Amino acid sequence: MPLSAAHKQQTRAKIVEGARILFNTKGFHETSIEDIMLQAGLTRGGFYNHFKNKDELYAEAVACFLNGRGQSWREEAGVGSVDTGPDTVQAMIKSYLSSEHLGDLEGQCPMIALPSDAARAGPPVQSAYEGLLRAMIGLFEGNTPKGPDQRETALILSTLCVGGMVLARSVNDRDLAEEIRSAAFEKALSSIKTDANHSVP
Amino acid sequence: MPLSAAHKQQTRAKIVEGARILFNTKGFHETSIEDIMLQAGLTRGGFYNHFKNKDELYAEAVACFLNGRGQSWREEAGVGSVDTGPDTVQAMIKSYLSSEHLGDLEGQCPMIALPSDAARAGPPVQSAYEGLLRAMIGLFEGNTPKGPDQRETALILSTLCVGGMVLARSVNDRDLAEEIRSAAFEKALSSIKTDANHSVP
DNA sequence: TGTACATCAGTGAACGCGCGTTCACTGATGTAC
DNA sequence: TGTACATCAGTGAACGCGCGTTCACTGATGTAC
Repeated sequence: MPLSAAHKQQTRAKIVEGARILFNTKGFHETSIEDIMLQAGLTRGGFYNHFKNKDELYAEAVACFLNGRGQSWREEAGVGSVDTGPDTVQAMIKSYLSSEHLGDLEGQCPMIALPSDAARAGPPVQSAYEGLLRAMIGLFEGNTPKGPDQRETALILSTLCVGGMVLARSVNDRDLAEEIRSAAFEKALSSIKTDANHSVP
Repeated sequence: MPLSAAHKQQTRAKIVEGARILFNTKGFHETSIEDIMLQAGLTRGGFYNHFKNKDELYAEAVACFLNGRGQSWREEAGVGSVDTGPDTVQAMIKSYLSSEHLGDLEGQCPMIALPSDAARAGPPVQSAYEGLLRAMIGLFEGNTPKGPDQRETALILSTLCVGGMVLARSVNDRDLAEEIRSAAFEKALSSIKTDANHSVP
């Protein structure tokens, strides 16, 4: 055998991670395969030893985020453990709708960075993207006090988190962006409180 | 003189209107200048008699929406008249977060169609986009009952409207999309009621 | 232990295509006389 | 009213560039004997 399989997997992971950052900062169309490979310390041609095409890589990059930060969200949220609840939801909101996240182009959630690309992308990208959103909704839903509004609240929190950040990102004016983020943040927090009261009347 | 100035303006308007629809349905990068000119019944080369480049056209297309449907929003909202108020806000929400708007790729608001393109576009596009958002926020703010939360409510309503639609659009699953739209819709409606109660205690 | 060999990740030149943009030209329009 | 002319919206061929993708090749690696 030539090089170890672990080595190949490691290279692949390096490409995916670099690509995720480039897609996040520069956008999908503005990032070329050469950019991605140079970022990983390789040359253009080797790309196709690892991926079928650019779309497949993008899908993988989204999945990479889900298994990276997404995973740490799940751990923070204590999925699987018993003491989950509104506190973890509050922590997620505080993290997602933070000023830091708004300024963190590299590390941000791909749902914020590339919503319109995802909306028009091919099936693999679509399903990766949808998986990420479902994970978020599931996390919110699983940690919201039981009640009839549980699902709706999870959907609203997701909308405020992702939608608020997308909107804030789309304007040039820093003050307006911050105003939007802050408003979404406050509303999200008050939504879990309101709905908690609702479910324990 | 050759052809009338009015004729040129008419052609220009036809290009902009067609481009707006193409950008909305296919996306910015996926729409070529040839596509746009053919749509207007012209040929590629003539484009530069009307626009400096593709970016300028995109900015114009956003502005075109603002002066088209955006204008009719303002009229519906009765800007300038005295009897404005929560009813018109409610009407705007009902229209923006409707199933029809979710399905209307051609006629939809550009903020839904191309948020990530706008976030990375040049200054003319940015400012056109920002103008549209400010118009929406202004309309909500101007028709919300006076109170300390007036501005915040307008920002939240904008986030729910645009963010909810962006999120719904980004998933393939129709049911989930509809669920998101519907949740945002209900939340937006309840937000104006809640805040109205707040301001008239 | 040492040597010949097979594998395949990575290289970098080349291909082909599409697209934004340019440009010399055309021909319909409206004006000047 | 009629004719010569100037203008310029629109044409379509051509250019140039970047990018996704292909491909023949290389050379480091690990195995076989």
